[in-house]
Amino acid sequence: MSRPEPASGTGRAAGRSGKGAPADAAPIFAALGDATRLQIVARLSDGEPRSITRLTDGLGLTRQGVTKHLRVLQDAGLVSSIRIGRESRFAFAPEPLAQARSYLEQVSLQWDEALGRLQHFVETRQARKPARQTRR
Amino acid sequence: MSRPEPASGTGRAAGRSGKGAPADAAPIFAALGDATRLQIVARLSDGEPRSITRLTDGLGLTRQGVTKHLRVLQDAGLVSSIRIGRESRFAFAPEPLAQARSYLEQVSLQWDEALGRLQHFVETRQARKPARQTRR
DNA sequence: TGTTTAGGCAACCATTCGGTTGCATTCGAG
DNA sequence: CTCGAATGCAACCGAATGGTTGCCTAAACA
Repeated sequence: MSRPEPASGTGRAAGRSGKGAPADAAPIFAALGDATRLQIVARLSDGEPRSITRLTDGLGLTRQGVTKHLRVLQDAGLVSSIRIGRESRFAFAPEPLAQARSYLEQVSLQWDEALGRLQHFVETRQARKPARQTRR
Repeated sequence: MSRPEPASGTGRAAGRSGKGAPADAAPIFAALGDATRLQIVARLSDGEPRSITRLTDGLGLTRQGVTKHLRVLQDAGLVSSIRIGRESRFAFAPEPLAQARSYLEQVSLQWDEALGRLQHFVETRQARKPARQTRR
């Protein structure tokens, strides 16, 4: 893992390589792809770090269960933890989310452009030449 | 100007009902949480629908494997399919992506607000009274 | 009509996932 | 020093995943 970069405390995320890579985002989405985890992230996004037992409260599962989810989020870089005395506090880490956002934006953008081209095509093809369908 | 539009046939997503709910987005993220699926989505986002065998090309797995991934994407509402003759074409469906985007945006927003409040707090606490730590 | 070509269905497999329970450890407060 | 709160670690489980192979159906096309 070399240099985890900025990241606070125990933020041992998967080595990002700076660029807005493609499959690089998959692990992040995977981490977000669970209702419980999504809840945890949502709660932590209020800026206040929380201990495991505190996070366990609302959700209806064991402390250990929550611990596992936290580990997943941590591996995805979405949260970081630091030990304070006998408890370990987990805090939200925004960078991966930004990355995920930018990825989705890219895809959406490509789609919009495609739509634009299609529309232009439709509007332009009035009585022109057969205009070969790109079929294949 | 991405008018989603009901689009084509077999779009049997998991009945979403309008609201930008919370755990509602989990299935979408889960569907995106796989490198292969992400590739497929990326390819289809160019607007051109493709057949299964065509999609199978680049990825290094069996046609059946791809079929399974497509089913997952379809159940998440990210793609729709229509049968044309003997082949079934899969097309990208943008609505769920938009939903996922809005969800991420919400979280980011909440985070930013929290940051703002924190900063304000830090800047204001100059020599004031002890300023109770919001601790717990 | 016979042969490709594109898919669908089902069974099978190893791995990962989401959760639990039980037990050992550590730090803080008395 | 002792007890309780907050965790960590490990083993165990059933269900879901990601993939594969084999076999069968339905169009296209000569």
